[in-house]
Amino acid sequence: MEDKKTAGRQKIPIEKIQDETKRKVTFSKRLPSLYKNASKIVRACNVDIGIISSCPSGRNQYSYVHPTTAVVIDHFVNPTMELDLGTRLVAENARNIAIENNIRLNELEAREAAEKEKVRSLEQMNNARGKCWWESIDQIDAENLTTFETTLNFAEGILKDQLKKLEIGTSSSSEAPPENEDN
Amino acid sequence: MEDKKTAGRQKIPIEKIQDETKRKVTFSKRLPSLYKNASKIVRACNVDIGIISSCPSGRNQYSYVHPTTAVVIDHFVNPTMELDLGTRLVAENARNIAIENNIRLNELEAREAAEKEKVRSLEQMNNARGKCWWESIDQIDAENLTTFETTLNFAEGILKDQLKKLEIGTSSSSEAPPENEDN
DNA sequence: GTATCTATTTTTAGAGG
DNA sequence: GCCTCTAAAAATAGATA
Repeated sequence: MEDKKTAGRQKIPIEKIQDETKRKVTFSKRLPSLYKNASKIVRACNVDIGIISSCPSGRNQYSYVHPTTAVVIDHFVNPTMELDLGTRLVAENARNIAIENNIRLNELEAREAAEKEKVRSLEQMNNARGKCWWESIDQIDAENLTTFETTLNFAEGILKDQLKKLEIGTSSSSEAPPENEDN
Repeated sequence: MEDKKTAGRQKIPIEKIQDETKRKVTFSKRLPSLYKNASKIVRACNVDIGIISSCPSGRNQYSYVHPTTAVVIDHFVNPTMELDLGTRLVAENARNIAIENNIRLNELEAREAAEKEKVRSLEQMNNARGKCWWESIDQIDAENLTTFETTLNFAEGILKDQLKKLEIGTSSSSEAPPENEDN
């Protein structure tokens, strides 16, 4: 019936992408995805994970670390060395923050999903009736309307920002190594 | 008509899996998947990536590193320090091996996919005709039969082993840190 | 513990803002 | 460069061997 709007995900061979722009686009799409995946494993399986990556254009480094660099890297470099008390305390604190944040994160995700669904069904209503969105508002009860408007108008941006930061950064992720700020 | 054979992938909340067995099963399913994903980014985007992870049961470490530990970790720990000639040569060598292996890996994957398809269509034939598999052999020409049998009987195991090793280990992945062998 | 299977969820290539 | 959208590709929970 209708034309397909996009071709959907295409299958591409696993090999160096020759076009530099494409390669960078792919990288900046896939690396956050890798971090997100690692973050899920951390949260689900109660393990520590550290990821370090160069970026395709140069010597910058990106990283994702849970709970702290010291625990992941130092312990990898010298696994037999016991971590000192300070390091362990900092790590423990990072873990606790991560657990707290995980609860908040799931709440935020649920809220965002609910908002999306609300918007979606609102739009559907409008499409079905050929009305403008403000004409459909009376179809939502007062409480929901308040939530909807408030969130949509004032909170959505902040919500999203927080979400994104938490999603990856419960632990710690950066675009450059700690000691190095030149770009 | 027919009953569904499995429930398919289920949606599960992102939170610590309380059941220890489940947690370990999930971990051992998801970590290789993370490495595989990293490996794809390395191959497609021409970057270096290192991943270090603890395992849920104890202090063992798992890792995936491309091209070498030195490049990824040392450079992260001390990004301003220039790597010495030896380190750079070893890294360059590892990179070259990774490129060569990528070609082989893609060949192997293609072969494995072809074999799977052959088996699948063979089984389909059998199902359609209600025959045993050996009765269908005459439907394959001699050359293909040889390939099929040879591969199936003698090479498939080796093929798979190589595949698995290459898939992750083009660069280097391990279940324990280099210096530490106690288990 | 590991491997396979399948239905479902999740990711993502490509195109357009 | 970044975000959004869509449909197709890829990953994976649960069950089973």
